[in-house]
Amino acid sequence: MIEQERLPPYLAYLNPEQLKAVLHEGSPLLILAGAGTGKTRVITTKIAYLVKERGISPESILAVTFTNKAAREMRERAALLEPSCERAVIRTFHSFGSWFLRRNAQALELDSNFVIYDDEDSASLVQAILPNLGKPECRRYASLIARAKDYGLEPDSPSLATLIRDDDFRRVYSLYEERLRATGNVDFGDLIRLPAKILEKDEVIARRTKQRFRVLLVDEYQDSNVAQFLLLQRLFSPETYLCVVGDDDQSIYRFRGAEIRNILSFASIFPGTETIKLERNYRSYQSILDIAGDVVSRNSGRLGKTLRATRPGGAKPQLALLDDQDQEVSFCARIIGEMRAKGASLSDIAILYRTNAQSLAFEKEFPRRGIPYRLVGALRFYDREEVKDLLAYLSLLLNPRDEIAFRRIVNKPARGLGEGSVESILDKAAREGLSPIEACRQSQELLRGRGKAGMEQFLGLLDRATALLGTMMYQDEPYSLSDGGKRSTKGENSDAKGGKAIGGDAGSASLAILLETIVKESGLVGYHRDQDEIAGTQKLANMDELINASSLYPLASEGLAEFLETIELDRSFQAGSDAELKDAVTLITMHNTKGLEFPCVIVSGLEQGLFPRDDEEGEDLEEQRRLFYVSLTRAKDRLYLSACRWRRIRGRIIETSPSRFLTEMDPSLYEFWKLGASASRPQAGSFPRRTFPATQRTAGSAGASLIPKAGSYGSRPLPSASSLASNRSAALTGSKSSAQAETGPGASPEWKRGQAVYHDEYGRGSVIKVSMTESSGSLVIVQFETGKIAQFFPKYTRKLERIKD
DNA sequence: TCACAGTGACTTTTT
DNA sequence: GTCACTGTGA
Repeated sequence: MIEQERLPPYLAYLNPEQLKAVLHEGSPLLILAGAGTGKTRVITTKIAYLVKERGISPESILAVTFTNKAAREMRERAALLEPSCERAVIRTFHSFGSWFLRRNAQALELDSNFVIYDDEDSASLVQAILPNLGKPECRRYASLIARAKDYGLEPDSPSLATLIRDDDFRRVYSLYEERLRATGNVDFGDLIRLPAKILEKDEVIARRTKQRFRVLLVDEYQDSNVAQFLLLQRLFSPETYLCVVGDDDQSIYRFRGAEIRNILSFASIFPGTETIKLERNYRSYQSILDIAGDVVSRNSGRLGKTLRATRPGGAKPQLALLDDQDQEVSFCARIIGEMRAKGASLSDIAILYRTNAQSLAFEKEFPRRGIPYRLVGALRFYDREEVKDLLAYLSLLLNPRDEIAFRRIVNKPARGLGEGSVESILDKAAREGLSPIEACRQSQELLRGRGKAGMEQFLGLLDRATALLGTMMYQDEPYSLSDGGKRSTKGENSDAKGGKAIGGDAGSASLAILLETIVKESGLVGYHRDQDEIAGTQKLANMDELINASSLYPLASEGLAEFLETIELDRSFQAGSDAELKDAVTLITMHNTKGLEFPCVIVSGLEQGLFPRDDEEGEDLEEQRRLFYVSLTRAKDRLYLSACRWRRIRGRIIETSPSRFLTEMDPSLYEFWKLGASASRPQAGSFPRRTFPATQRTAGSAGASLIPKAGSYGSRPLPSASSLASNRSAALTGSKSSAQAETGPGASPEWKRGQAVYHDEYGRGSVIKVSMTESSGSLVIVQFETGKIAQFFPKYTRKLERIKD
């Protein structure tokens, strides 16, 4: 053990628990790391420590995460501490699975040049098997299959029936597997399941692998699924040092097969496990952790942690109970305005919601109010039709057996190869054991007229593309992915053992040439240009974007393989430069915020029926509560919560009540959001204490007009949304109309130099400068009597009031 | 093969 | 309210 006072600097930064976790060795280790407790620092430091101080070779370390972003960060930070850590295998679970599978594919008689099918491809495969099924039904089966694979279940697993109660499922799953093997490709689930299978049945590979990886580190362990657990178990040997890091309170992916029991039972599955808790939170004020801790304490199945803030105090979170979504947007706009006025960057602010549909209200209104926003998630670049089309051409070049890619593009753009022709070609392929492409070459007699010409054109295109790629396109020679070094800026790990150099004399020619050729000669350009003109889409631009991305890879089949693998496994790429969006508010689903943090967080839509849904009970409810917990702990400085009494859901306006997560909360932990004192005179009156415990604290700001609607509201522990919101609506509506019509108190004509003002926080002052901005109305710079100078967009703040001298 | 209209469905989604 | 799927008709 290293003496405390002689710690190298990179260890000296750690707190005692973190240090203990880094120095720990021997038994399996479970690090329970709460939100914001420096989890990544511990893992990366541990990797560096093992290499630097313990003489572990970096190659023998395997660290797995769930997201590419996390993997990238871990890789970079470990390498910063110890450059040789670059040789450690730090990857996502799936990327590791793919890496392993390509190296050991022969153990399952699989080609190592497989392409990875995404969910949509899987659904298409089901569709190919069961042509009579509707598309939604195919998707359902595909997702059930994915779930079965998450649980490590095979078509013949006895327990399959307990997971999925559909009599046909076993048959569909079995057919799917057969058909998938025929394409030579794999799906996401296979990237976990198949490596586990190889390790189980091939002793030689298993021994070699266990000898290689002496250290296993797993991040976000609470979100691992059963299949991932099985893989881990098969990588584990008595000589392996196993360390998992996670937070049971942040397990939010149950619906995709994440098994919280993995972390809850870790210690009992791996005997001798030592558990270290990291509870010192460096991110949030104590006031935020208090409310988050209160929320999650209501869950039963927990290991139990209490976060302590290193930043004591902090403003109490504010809860805004509003009338409807329009008010919610106004509310957010006001918070944004206030933050802006305080000099915060818009990128410091995030608005969180449960479902993607909820972003719409913000998206519609923010541009009108001059608020730039950045929408996270939503429609992913690689899920777009035109991108998938182009990728399908590429997949087909790499693997001519790819039936799904073939179906997708053989007649796209239309070449006169209708459903009948395609099916007869695929029939022939199946009967004679040919790839679809080979079947095409041999089936020209089946076609005539337009179809015949179309087929010639199609095959001609593939031939030219193949020629461009150079050699050995259809040969079975195994290649090794990225062994020969990196060309990609995406930073895939290269195998430390090294491998043969990438062959071919591609010179500096890039893959972009191939993509351009395909796009032009296939007619995709014309096809999508038409669509662009009709629907105002960005399809051409998106294809350009993809071509652009491909230019980093060499024009060779290996380059193509690497390009596809990178894309298949890291789909986070967003088209369009984000430089212009640097200063923008983040709109994001609660799920997508995991691992992120923002100085200011607004959690919106906290209504019963929406979050949680009314049908969520038991384990589901606990998961939603964890999701709420995750959302709250994203906030560093300021936290706002909002709920609407009336919410438009699917075109219907529905009366709601506040989320049970709010009503069950300790009311002393938050404040009701109130307008600046300058905005409206608080009126007399208060809520009946019996029904509203928080009244005492907020009576001053609570309004007069308690509207006792529909009786049921009277007995709620929280006031109805309307009772509070009705006080606010005037002010909010006011701010809204001023924003839209430029006539309200915030409008520009009335702001002049020398105007005396009063500010809610800074007191009296005088305007020293007024300037106009295009999007946000006038910008007013004020010198206060305190000497402070601050700038405001009157449009966004009501804290600034004009007064007479 | 395509364009259109009518119907129904609708959480979350690291890979 | 929106979108995507489905079936119809040209």
